[in-house]
Amino acid sequence: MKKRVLLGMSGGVDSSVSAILLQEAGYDVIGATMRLWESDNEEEQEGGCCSFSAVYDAKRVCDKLGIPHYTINFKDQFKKCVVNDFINCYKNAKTPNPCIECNKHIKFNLFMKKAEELSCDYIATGHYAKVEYLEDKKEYVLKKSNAVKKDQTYFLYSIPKEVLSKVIFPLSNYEDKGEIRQIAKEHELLIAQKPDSQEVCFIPDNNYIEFLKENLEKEPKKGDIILTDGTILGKHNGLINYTVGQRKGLKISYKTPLYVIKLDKEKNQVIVGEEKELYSNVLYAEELNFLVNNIEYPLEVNAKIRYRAKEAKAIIEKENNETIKVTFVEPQRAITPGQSVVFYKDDIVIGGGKIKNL
RNA sequence: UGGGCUGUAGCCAAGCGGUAAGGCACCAGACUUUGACUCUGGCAUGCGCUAGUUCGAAUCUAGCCAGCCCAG
Repeated sequence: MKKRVLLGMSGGVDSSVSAILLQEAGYDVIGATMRLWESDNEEEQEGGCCSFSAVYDAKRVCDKLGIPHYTINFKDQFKKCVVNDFINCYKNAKTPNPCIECNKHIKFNLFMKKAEELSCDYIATGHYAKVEYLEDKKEYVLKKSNAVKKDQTYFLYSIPKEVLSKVIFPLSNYEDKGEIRQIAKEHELLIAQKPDSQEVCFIPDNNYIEFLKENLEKEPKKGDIILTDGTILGKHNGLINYTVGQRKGLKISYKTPLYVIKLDKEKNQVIVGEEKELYSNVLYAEELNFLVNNIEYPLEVNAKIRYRAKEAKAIIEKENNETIKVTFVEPQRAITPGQSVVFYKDDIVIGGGKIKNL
């Protein structure tokens, strides 16, 4: 009896090649495209991860491979868990990371449940990540992809640990996206040349400011831009326009470049300063999720404070029941509330959490 | 009308006799399955205009022009 896999398909290169690889590995593959969002303006939907063209592309790949293709509607849940969180985050002067919420609630939770309904043994996605069973510890762990540059484990730390034993990442052993595209080409998939997606899937034109203005009840409030010493330097048009570490768009002349050091929600102020003021050794994180058993504090890890940050040595300790304190050996640049901190031990993802404050 | 101050790139601004800092904005690349973000590069043959002093002037001198302030 073949094992059955429900594969999440976005219509892109990665998930399409995943279908081929699973099929070649002898699985009974079912393709599924999640419908997550529909903008008011259908024309703007081109190329998004859940656009009509995405569904169409995915279906065509499935047809070619002779596997069934379903469309699953998660729009309501997506709005509730991902989009609303995104909006709330900005309301609280934080910088959200919707992909992490989506993986946590939708792709590795609801989608898993759907797979069970369809009597599937596994789910699969085209993420660049790896799951391994550790014999000695008797547990499944999430590991970094061999494709170092494309590794997406940062976005996956929040998924429920229980699903690890049922997740397959077919791309896990490839070292380069080029190889993936090559496979797509060899199989004459029309999407082989499709560009990588890199925008927030529910925001047309990547214009998140516009999106927020349409979705917030209140107009963003104007306020002061102040220097770390309190000097008022200018006005801002609402905190939603800023994130920690930001340089562009401040429209202030100063002797050195200025960066956003902090957003003060209470005072509705953007606090700016010089680059060196962006560095900090300590952060507090909440909404924790761990993907390995038996965490013992204090724990020495490599931690990443944003997707493109380098890993850095840090010690994590328990602060209270919901919060941990992360202390870095080297100060980190632009630690941003709302972003996630993810912990690694070599290639294994230990877990992570949301940055609460510094 | 008299007195004072100022005039450097689209904007802010340093320089005060030795051959135009810096920032904002803008443009181009790089990076990127969160961030209109970050990073890298570009951006005044010329310093209100005209003469003069000097080996050399944005810097000194004179005149003119423009703007601001204070007097009447």
